[in-house]
Amino acid sequence: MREDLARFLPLSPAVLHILLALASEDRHGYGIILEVKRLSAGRYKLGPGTLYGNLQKLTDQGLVEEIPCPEGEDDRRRRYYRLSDDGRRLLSEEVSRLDALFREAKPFLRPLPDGRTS
Amino acid sequence: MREDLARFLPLSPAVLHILLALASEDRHGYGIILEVKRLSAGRYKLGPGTLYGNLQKLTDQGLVEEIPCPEGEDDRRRRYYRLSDDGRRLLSEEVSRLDALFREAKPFLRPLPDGRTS
DNA sequence: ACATTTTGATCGGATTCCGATATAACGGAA
DNA sequence: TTCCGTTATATCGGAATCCGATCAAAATGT
Repeated sequence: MREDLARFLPLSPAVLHILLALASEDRHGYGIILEVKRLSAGRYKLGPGTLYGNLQKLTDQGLVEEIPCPEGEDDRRRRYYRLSDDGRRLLSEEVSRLDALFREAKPFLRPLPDGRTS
Repeated sequence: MREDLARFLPLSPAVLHILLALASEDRHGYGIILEVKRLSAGRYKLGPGTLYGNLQKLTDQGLVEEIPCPEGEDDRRRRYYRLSDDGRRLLSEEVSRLDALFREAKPFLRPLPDGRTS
């Protein structure tokens, strides 16, 4: 990771979820809320206050870019956002880091009800 | 996960790291700081203000328990902490949840410098 | 025309963060 | 036994963040 990206770490749960929701495709604000809900199976609820504040901050930081409305979309309320190269790099690094953390911790975690270890 | 444990979600980066550090063995406060530093390869720095405040909160919530000094230890400054059953259950569930999130996002993440995808 | 849903946005109290700082016990070296 | 660097816990308070409540407007459905 570029040296100067490290200053954004660690990612808050809100930022982590927002970036993850934007990883697969460009989305508008409300679409991010829905995707986060879907991704986390309803266990993490992203409210509007948390979303739009963070979206503004992430845009200022250059981790997310607002893009013009994609073709085929005509709802003029919607504002679309895209993960920037830096944002994707940062997210990749953070996921990698947490993944390594989890791998090390898993032997000490409780087996879940249906037998999964992770 | 027990229904009432969900109220502690989502875990802040600080809490997540503290619980992960306690997963492998009981530790005293400063030991947690060192273990977090080791686990995250220095990329997440846990300061005293963050640690002790959260430790107090986690103890109040019953996710972590203070335990008497293990035998073989005689430094009377040290206060030892252990992950409670609830704490381990909560951590397991959170790690599992994030793991699933990451799995879904990985195809869209940037390959890291040395070729890892995660 | 009307109600409902979707979408964006703001506000402010509550919570959390976290570096600076303080204090003291420990261990080793001189 | 004095000194000093490290270990260890703790508190304080400004700053940052969280996030539900609320509003407003556009879109959609009936």
